[in-house]
Amino acid sequence: MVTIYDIAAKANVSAMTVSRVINNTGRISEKTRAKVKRVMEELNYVPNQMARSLVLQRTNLLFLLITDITNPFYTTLARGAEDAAKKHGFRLLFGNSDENLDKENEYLDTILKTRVDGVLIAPTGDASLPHLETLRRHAVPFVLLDREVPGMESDIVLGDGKEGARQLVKHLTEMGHRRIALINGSLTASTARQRLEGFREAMKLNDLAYSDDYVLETSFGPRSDLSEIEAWLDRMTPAPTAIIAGNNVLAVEVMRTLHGRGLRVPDDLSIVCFDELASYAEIDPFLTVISQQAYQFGYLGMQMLIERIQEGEAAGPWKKIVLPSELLVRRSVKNVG
Amino acid sequence: MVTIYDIAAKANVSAMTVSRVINNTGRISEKTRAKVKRVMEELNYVPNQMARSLVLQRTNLLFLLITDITNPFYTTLARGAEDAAKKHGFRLLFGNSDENLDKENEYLDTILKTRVDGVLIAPTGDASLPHLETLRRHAVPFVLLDREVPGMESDIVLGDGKEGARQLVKHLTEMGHRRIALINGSLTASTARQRLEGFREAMKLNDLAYSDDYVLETSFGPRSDLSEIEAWLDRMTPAPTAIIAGNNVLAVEVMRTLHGRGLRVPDDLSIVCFDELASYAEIDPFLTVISQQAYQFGYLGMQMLIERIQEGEAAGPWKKIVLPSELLVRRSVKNVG
DNA sequence: CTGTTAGCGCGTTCAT
DNA sequence: ATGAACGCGCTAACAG
Repeated sequence: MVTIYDIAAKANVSAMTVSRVINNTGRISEKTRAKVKRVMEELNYVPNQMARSLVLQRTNLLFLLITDITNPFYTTLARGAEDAAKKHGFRLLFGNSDENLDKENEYLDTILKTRVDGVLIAPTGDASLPHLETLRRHAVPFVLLDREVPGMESDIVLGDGKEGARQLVKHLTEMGHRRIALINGSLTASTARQRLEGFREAMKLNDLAYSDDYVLETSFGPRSDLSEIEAWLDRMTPAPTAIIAGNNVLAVEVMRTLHGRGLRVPDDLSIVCFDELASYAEIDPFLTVISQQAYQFGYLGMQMLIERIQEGEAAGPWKKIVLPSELLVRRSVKNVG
Repeated sequence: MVTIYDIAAKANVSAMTVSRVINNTGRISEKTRAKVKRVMEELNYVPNQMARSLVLQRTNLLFLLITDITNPFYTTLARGAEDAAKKHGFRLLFGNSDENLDKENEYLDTILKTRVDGVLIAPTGDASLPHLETLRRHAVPFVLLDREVPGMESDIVLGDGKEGARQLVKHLTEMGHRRIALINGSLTASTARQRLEGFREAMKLNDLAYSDDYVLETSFGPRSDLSEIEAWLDRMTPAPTAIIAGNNVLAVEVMRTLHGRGLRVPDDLSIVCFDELASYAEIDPFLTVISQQAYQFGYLGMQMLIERIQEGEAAGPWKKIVLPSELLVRRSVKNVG
């Protein structure tokens, strides 16, 4: 491996001078600078980031941990995070916890060992608290994405799930629906709680009957087995005329189940959800959704993280960004008025 | 930061003993081992990966560079790569070149500086050759994904685009189509060349007229501006009855354009393509496609890479995996027979 | 403007 | 079974 000493020897200067040329620090005569640069090119020199990190005590590495890489919400978010990181000259390490606390824990280990400069994390849920405490204890700056974790203060980017749920219920009632069901992620995730709360409030506000039977708490992630959803659909009597899905994945799961039963959307049942589906939806958007600014979740979160890193940890109070969402009315709701 | 010296001091042993406990090397008495471990926990010790990498001359880091993170083909591939890397205890760094040679180059810089142990790369095209040569020159093991690069021998995972194109043309002719058009990625990508070649051959085989007007060469990536596609559609007279899209993104772009013109698929025009769309397609698969095993591209590629790394560079001849694809007939082709 | 010294945290080598 | 010395490649601090 070519080192600064090889360069130094060949250019008849000290290693320190080479280092200065590389980093543009100190004062170097144009002549030696040119000579050093020429030798570097000749030898195909590439600085060793590991060695730099060791002495500088920073890696220039950031970590993005999301919970579902197959979910377009998160890949779009990742894209935003990548762009922001790149803009500031940081490199991005990447992990996917699969809504699984153990996997999250494994990635935490990597994060700590790698001495990344900061972490952008969508926690699996409230149980992520110890993980976040570990980060805090090791003085690793982090920004939470999408989900709050009770007991942990930090910079955070959130959506307004409560308001979103209200809007969905309102829209459904305006379309004449009165028996509305909710399929939700685990209530250990703050987003699920928010959406449930907004749902309940709006149901009450509209004088609609609320029954626990009409709410299913499951996982936000994809599943191989639809039986839980099947059982839920069977359990609801009388059947709902509309279902609100806590996220895009759940909407797809429900539609798969309905499709298996030969039921059509929206003719037999209306469906709405949080978050957009993939780009396919652009062709001819079908699902009525609460659309969140996924790219901004990543971009702004990354920006906050980098600010926090650069200004030092004690850069002021925690910041909280709440991104508004938008109801996009499409064709998955039948007017039953 | 807690170091092995802190542990050593508190446990009344030398740093070397601590190192041995951490790495399970050498012989250590059970008693001291237990003591050291206890102190490590007390102090929340986490090994410094940078320091280890520096002395061990390996980082335990792998890099995956894809060309389009918004394309489900690549995210699924990424998922496969992640799983395989994790299984072997490697961490994964991640980048997205956006089908852009300059971005690819920037990531190459990161790759070199970071001293990753290996690279899994979907090159943007033939122009990536210098990048690959750089990797080779610096003795960084890599595996190519999806696209060949003339002039560079290496381990590689490919699909059979020629056969795929043949199957698509065959299917279309069986459905009565005779004016078939092709929208393709840049011919600087081997996949685009293969698909074009298969297309031409199959057209000839079926005695169908082949005209350059009916083939558009553009980018495999998403675009903001549909005018190129608009112009192409206008140019084709008589209009084709079916379009083959070189990948899923292009299929979506064409469908967006048609939708803008008030044309319906397949009533007014049939469409088929390479690669699945996102999970949304599962609900009610619409597009007839050549489905590739995206997950396997990543999983097997990563496996090859890790083998190459572990067995040393001179572990034998380059390996080439060609993954079969499958024609999935759905509802985007009209029978005009 | 340039060089020397020291040390970042760890593992290899050779002692003991 | 354990420790001391050294070096991985680089840069901060101080000399000159």
